Amino acid sequence: MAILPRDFYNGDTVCIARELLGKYLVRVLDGEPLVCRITETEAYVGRCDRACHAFGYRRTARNAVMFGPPGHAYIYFIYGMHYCLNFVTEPEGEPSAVLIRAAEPIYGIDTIRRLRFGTETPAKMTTYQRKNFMNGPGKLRKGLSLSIVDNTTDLTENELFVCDSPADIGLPCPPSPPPEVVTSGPRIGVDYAGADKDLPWRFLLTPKR
DNA sequence: AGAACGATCGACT
DNA sequence: GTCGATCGTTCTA
Repeated sequence: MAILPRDFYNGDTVCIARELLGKYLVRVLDGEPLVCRITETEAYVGRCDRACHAFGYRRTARNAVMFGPPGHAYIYFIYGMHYCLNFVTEPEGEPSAVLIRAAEPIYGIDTIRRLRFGTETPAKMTTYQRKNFMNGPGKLRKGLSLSIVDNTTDLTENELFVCDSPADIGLPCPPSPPPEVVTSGPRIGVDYAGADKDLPWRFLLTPKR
C-alpha cells in the first residue's frame, strides 16, 4: 500500500500521533513531489480535550471537517498570519486531529526552500535557515505551499498524503537516520486549556544520545 | 457591530 | 530568555 489508507486515520488520535513519527509526508505541487519526514506531532481530541478546537463537540464553520470522516486535512488560520496543517482522525462524529508540527525535508528541497524563503534561491543558506527549515507548523505548511484552500483535502488521494517510505512512490530510499527515540511532553501554546494543558500529547523524534 | 484572542514566527536582549 | 506583529474566528449583544 503506497498511500496510507483511510483506516490508518480511523482510530485513537494519540496513538496515530505517535505512529506518524518517521513517516513521509508528500505534497505534490505542479507534478513535483515535495517529501518530508515527520518528526513532531500533537494530538487533539474533541471529546475530552479543552485544547481542541472541537472540545465538547462544539462545531463551527472553521472546524467542520473534524466532524467528518477521518483522513482529511484540517487547515486553519492562526495568530493573524499563519496556517497549521492537521490530519483528521477517529470515526466520523468524533472530532479529533493530529497537528503536524515539524518535519525534515527529503525531496524537492529546492522548491521547499523557494516557498519558505521567497523566489530567491540563495546558493548558501545561513545556519539559522538550515536549522529552522520546517521545525514549526507554520514553517512546515509554508514550505509545502498549503493554505486555507487546502482545508478538507482528502489524504487518500494523490495531492497530499503520507507513506511509510519514499520507495512507495518510486523515489529512492534516503539514507537511514541516526538512532532516534520517541519522546513526549505537554503541547505547545495551550496554556488556556486548564488541566488539559499538561496532557503529554506532544510527540517528537529526537537523536538517541 | 464590536471586542478578544489564538494548536506561531522571527527579531532581539 | 522576551516580545510585537497581525487578522480570521468566535462570542456577546
